[in-house]
Amino acid sequence: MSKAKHPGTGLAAVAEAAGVSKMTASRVLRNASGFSTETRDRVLREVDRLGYVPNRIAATFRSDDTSTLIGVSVPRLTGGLFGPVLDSIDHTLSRLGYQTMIGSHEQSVKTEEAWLRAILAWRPAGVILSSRSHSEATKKLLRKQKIPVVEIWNIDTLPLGIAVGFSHFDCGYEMGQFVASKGYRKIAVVGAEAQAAGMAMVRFQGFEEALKSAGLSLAGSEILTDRPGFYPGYYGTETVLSRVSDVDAIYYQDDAMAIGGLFYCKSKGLDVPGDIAIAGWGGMEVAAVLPERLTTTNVATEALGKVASEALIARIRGEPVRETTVVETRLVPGNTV
Amino acid sequence: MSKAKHPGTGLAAVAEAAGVSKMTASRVLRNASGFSTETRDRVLREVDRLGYVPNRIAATFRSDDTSTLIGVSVPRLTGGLFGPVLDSIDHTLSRLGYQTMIGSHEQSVKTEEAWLRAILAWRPAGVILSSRSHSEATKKLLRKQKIPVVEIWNIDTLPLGIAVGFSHFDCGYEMGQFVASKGYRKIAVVGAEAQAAGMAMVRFQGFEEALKSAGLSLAGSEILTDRPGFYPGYYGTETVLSRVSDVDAIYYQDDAMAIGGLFYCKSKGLDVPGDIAIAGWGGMEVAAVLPERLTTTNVATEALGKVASEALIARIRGEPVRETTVVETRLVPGNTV
DNA sequence: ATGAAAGCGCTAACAC
DNA sequence: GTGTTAGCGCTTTCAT
Repeated sequence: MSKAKHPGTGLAAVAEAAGVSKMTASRVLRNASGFSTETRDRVLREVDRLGYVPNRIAATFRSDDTSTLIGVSVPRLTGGLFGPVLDSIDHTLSRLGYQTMIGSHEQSVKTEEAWLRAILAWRPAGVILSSRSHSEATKKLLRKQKIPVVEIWNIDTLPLGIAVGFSHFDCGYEMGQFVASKGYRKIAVVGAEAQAAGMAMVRFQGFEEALKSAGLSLAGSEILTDRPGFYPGYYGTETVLSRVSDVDAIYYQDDAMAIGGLFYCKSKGLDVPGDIAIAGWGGMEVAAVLPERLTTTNVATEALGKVASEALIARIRGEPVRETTVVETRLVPGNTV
Repeated sequence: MSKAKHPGTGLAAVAEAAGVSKMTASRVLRNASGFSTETRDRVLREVDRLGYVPNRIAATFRSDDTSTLIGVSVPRLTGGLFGPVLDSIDHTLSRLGYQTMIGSHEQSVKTEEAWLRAILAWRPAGVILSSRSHSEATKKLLRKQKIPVVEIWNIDTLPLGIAVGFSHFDCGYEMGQFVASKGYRKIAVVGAEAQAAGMAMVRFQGFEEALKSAGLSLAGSEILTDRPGFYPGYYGTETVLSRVSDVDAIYYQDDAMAIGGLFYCKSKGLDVPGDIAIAGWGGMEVAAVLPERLTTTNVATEALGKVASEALIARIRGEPVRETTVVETRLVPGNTV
């Protein structure tokens, strides 16, 4: 490779063309102080004329507290509530001048660890994580690198740094109380977990706890080895109804599954909520396609992403940040319970 | 800042601990040749013991053809077909050892340009773009940086580099032929564009062209200033039916809008497809919630992301790559047309 | 307000 | 199989 990889391409070329030193050009570009208005104009004109693209690799290398890279890890990008959250994170971070490096860990702490290693090699300014738990190696890496961490999605577990989320247990508990209060007595849950247990299991625990408080117990539980979605909801409902007789209410892992269950019930001629009640979770956009209003719990996904991003940047900038922020979830009674 | 930013943290520390030179340690870590088995073991033991995290910033800086950063720009992360595509891209790239830096441009060439500037400063190994058009500055930047580019989503426009996608015009044309062949005569289109025109308008053009070939013309067209989704579909249908009498078929921008339209028609007591036919586009997962099988065009989103990623990496590695790859779209007749 | 020199952590090139 | 040297493009530090 030649000595100068991109001849006439760097800051030196701009500086020379503008008749100043690299240092002065650098100051202008970083909007630091220490240059006259005419110097600035001259430099910026050359930047434009030469099509200079700053090299953040070199800049970050020189002083690694200027990184504007943020690693964001989510279970997956599509199919759940993480899409809107990620969208919100990306918008907020990009507005604040940061770049997002995503990774999807598919509920595997090992995948998350591998991703984190790759990301840390880029010396990010901070990371946003969203798995329920982390490997020991992951925690050690984060501690060692002293990197700001925001954990999103749940606040039930002990946070590594800042936590922005809500209690999945409480979501389940609240729905359990609600369903029990409506007089249902033979109540089941239907979910789907492709890999390790996610937060849905915590919601189910909260749900069951509420039933117990109401003197009831869970009449059935069907957790498929699959990703949550319409079809697992459909078939999970079929299974649980064939195994347990007279089930009069089902709480689903999320709205997509609840919709699948709703269609199964209707296809069997069951009246909802007359014969059987259906409750979902998440307030997913897909529920809007129903003529029924699905009873569910709305999650403020956009606020979650925004608050998490802003908290991380504040921490990076050394501003005071609340350790834990709870974002809103709200049980929305529809006409399916 | 102190001289050594992270004392005992770099390659030098590992090398010293292992009793070799930095160079040898570097060779071991990059799995290059030129070290004995026992040297390797000794180095790796120290890497592990010291919790060494390689610094890709420095490595990429030294020789910027080793970058493993890929910039990926999409209109948005959620709400359309780009979620699955992005998911597929991220999986494929991460499997190949690359990191994804996303950006969403919201159909604005200016936003895309700003994102590109920020991303190019990181000297990515390549970029994947997905807007319909680009600003002149964007094209100039890409040319100047000589960076491998893959454009996804459409192949109707002249590509900057490699193109992986399909013809939206043909999608529309095919559906136009299909609807006309079923005997419908008063046919409208309903869409939604929040910002600049996206590819949906091209599908509508193809659709209209097919109608003309069948001796028909478009009876109505309603393009809302909104993002496509259930509600715009619902209200767009209401509007077009109130403006134009006896419409007997509607082609929608996507499945989400078609579902909204379907619910509007059913709420008004219209028989589908007896009184009015409904055709969507995209083969979106949300259509699975319907008892009807929506007539639509399936898009191979996963293949699209995979092929695009692999083509980009092949180009980066200097392997031969086809300039244009067409991924499958397939008209799937349901029972709504 | 401006510039000169040093050096961030790593790896290409070359020597041994 | 291993080590030495030089330098990537910036920014920090210190001088003027």
